[in-house]
Amino acid sequence: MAAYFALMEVGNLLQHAVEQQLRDDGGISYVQFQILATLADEPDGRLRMTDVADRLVHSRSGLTYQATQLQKAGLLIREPSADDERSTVVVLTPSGRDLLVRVLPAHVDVVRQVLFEDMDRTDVTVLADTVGRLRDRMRAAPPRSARRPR
Amino acid sequence: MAAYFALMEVGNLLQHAVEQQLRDDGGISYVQFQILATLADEPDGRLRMTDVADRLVHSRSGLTYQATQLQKAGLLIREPSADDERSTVVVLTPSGRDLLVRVLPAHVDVVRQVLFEDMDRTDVTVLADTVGRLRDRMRAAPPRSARRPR
DNA sequence: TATTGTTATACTCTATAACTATA
DNA sequence: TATAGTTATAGAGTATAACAATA
Repeated sequence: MAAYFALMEVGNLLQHAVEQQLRDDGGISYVQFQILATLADEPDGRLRMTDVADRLVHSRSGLTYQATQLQKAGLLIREPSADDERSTVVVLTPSGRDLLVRVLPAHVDVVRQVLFEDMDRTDVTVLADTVGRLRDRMRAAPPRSARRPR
Repeated sequence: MAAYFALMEVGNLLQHAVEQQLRDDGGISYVQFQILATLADEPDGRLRMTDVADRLVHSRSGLTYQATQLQKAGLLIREPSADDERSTVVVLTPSGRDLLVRVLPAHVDVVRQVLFEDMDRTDVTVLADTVGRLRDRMRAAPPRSARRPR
């Protein structure tokens, strides 16, 4: 339980710190940053709405809201899918990519300062390893958007 | 950065899981659980408002809101401080303590399932150690409520 | 019938600024 | 002058349920 409580507190403190940086430097929230970063991580910068929602543990309606905000800001566009006419594909725009590039250096700095300041290399390796395996396993759990209503 | 992203994702997934459990079993949010747990952690179950706000990285007005909710629910009371008449002290009620006791077993179960399922003892120890030191250092940073307005 | 996405809606929460009272 | 706490307010975000369109 000590590990759990510490993990939650560290996560929250870190989120507060990066949230402020992202707001100041890019005018976006952490969730919006996650959406952009998730898209940027794809080879072609495009994903289906539902796939984004699943990765970020969001309801689909919540993602629709955020996608609308990001589209208004010109950071992504939505277009119909070619293979499945029910689907909408979200595509990162050049501005969206620019914003990420512009915001990332300071973002990395904040993370370094807040999280890694006093950690040595082995600590970081161990943390990355442990927490990376955790994430992979947790991702395997049934996705959020697939949950049946009660 | 891999460690950072994984840490954030694990934290968010975990928070979603426990939040649902707390809502279902106790009718409280995670923040409210944190407030109650913070008080229960004190020998006499009492703390000043500002001290609670600092520990939980909250604005004071945000804590006022949550304290009002919890007081309405009968889980804590607020009373004037004896030594400093500016201060308000928050005190856990018996119902508040009962709720924690009632909610905690299932809470521990969720954490065990979601977080520790496939981790062996050394993994847990290492994680607790790393993340515990991190928290201690991050706590040493200047508190949230002390930030001067721009 | 199941899945994808949006909309309408209602609610929770958070922070900023202004204010009161005490140190 | 600084600190403790509250209030008023406004905004951001979230989810549930109902819906339309497609598989």
